[in-house]
Amino acid sequence: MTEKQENILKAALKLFATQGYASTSTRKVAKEAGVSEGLIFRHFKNKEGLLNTIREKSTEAARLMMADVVMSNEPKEVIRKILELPFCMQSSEYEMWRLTYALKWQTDSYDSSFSNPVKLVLKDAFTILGYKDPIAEAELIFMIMDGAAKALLLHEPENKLDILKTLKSKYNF
Amino acid sequence: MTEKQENILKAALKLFATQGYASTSTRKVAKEAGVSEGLIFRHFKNKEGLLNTIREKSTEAARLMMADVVMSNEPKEVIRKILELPFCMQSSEYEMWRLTYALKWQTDSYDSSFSNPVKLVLKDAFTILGYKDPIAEAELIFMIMDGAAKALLLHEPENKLDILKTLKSKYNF
DNA sequence: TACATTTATAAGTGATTACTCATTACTAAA
DNA sequence: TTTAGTAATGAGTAATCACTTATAAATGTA
Repeated sequence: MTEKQENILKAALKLFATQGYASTSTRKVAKEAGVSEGLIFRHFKNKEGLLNTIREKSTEAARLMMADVVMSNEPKEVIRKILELPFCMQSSEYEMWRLTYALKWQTDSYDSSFSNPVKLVLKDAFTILGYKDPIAEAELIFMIMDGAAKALLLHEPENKLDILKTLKSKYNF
Repeated sequence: MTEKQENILKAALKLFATQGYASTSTRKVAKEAGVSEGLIFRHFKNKEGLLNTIREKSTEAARLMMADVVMSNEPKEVIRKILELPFCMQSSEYEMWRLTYALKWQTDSYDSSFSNPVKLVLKDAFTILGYKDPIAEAELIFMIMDGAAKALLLHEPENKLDILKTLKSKYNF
């Protein structure tokens, strides 16, 4: 991965995340990256290839986060970690997450490849803790995670720690 | 509002919601609506005008839903109605909501014009009910609403009523 | 140095874009 | 029926799109 390649990826992530994939031209990406437009196609084949390279990186980052949650032994710890996840997003990762979430509304392919394993672990955790409907509880947690991520990425409330505390109280933390 | 105008709006809503605004050409809209491309510009000035007309309709629909919630007297009823809101979306309205939510990730202008009044009412409700941090509670409810809407619009879980029941139990319903 | 391979550019390509405009079809009042 | 005004069309337009290609610069190897 040369320096120019990384410049292209960085520029593309920035522009895709802020202006949207479809309305970002490869010309804009090249200009932002400070390279010729042709270089994008040499290194990433086409515009979609550029997006896919970014997506693979994002998917790997998400997988790592989820893996840490799944590895917990205590059921309560699983739930706590999941709840904290969106509130722990680093601002340096905001562009990546913003693009990831925005793309979910564009491509209709719902990818459950690494949300399903986490849902299973959550279901087990809620079962052990004696919750009435563990499957619904697991689904609900994911809804809340997505809602929290959206709020934090799009308008960053100033009282995010209070909100996290309030959320945790619903699960008796 | 002539029949052809409504055809254009209907076609545009469908395509914008499923393929995204930027990647839907006015040519496609005209074809889907069964009219000439020029007619779009005669009636709606430009592509953005077409989008704005759709958005005004959506905003009005959202305002009506929110108004009903705000008019409730009982604090518990306010909270119950808000929680039920995303789960009561009619499938005939899915395209409209899908477009509304998708656009939030494209334009960075966060519109709080009709979420703020509802947050105020929610804050009052939680205050009356003796919750510790009513402001955070109000913010949290909005996060959950957004998360639920996203889940229902993008992959429609089959146990949505169970999820609603589980969610309500967090607020002692 | 000489050669081979890779990296990068700049100037293209045809296709598609949002949008315009001259012309025609339609509708309703006089 | 004539006239006027609006609805609708279809063939444009310049600009921009993703992408190609011929050529040059850089790099490593002998």
